[in-house]
Amino acid sequence: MKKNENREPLCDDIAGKDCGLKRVIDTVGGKWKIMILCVIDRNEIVRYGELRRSIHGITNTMLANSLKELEADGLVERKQYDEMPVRVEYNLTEKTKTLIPILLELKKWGEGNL
Amino acid sequence: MKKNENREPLCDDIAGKDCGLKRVIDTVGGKWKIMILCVIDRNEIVRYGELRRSIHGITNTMLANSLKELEADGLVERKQYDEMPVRVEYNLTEKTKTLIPILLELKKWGEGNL
DNA sequence: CAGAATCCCTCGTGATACTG
DNA sequence: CAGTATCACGAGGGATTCTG
Repeated sequence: MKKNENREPLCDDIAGKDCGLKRVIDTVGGKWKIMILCVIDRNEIVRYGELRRSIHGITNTMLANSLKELEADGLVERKQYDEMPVRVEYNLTEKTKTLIPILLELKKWGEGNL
Repeated sequence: MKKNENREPLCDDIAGKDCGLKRVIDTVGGKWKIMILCVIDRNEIVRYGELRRSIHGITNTMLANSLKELEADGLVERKQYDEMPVRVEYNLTEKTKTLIPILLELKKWGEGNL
């Protein structure tokens, strides 16, 4: 069993939760979050109803839950305008914009290798 | 609603299955696969029993299932030596080695932003 | 040693209806 | 318009036992 000690390890803690990689997979994993990020990324600012119509098959339950988690994790921002009727807009945070290029690499890799 | 048309889109198909990004998330997602890849990456060649002992909490069911899926997706290779007792070794495939640097970027991003 | 088989259960996901 | 509230289901995950 040869060791790879001169390389940076993929995961320091085999247990899981403290691994940055696992944290990313957990926060953007699930059935809809990537798609939600996709739609917001393309339009910069998107309203709730637009998201629901853009993502085929998603329900209110899942869209609302996913958005709340993405907001709690600091990946999207929610802005509410108390007009009548109410208007709510979502956009990516700055840190999410630095994540996008990495996701694009992953996407290319997936297209070439899966 | 402003368009981001001069940027490469994160996901071309909102529906999901054909998006390279979603394919990657699906194949390395789940509870254990990242950890399995981590252990193989660090040791280059790992036996089944070593994997089970290295990954705290994993059961035979999950380890065997995950390895089978990773092998079916072409991410790990299985080599069986018909000695007595049987010896089985796992290693990363070449294409997985090109995935590792991207995962390392993701890991760094997660450490800095989650 | 390296799994397979079986049974079991949690929880992510979903359908439907309702509200400020 | 932008969500909540319930209830329900099925798949992913897990404990235990068994085998070539």
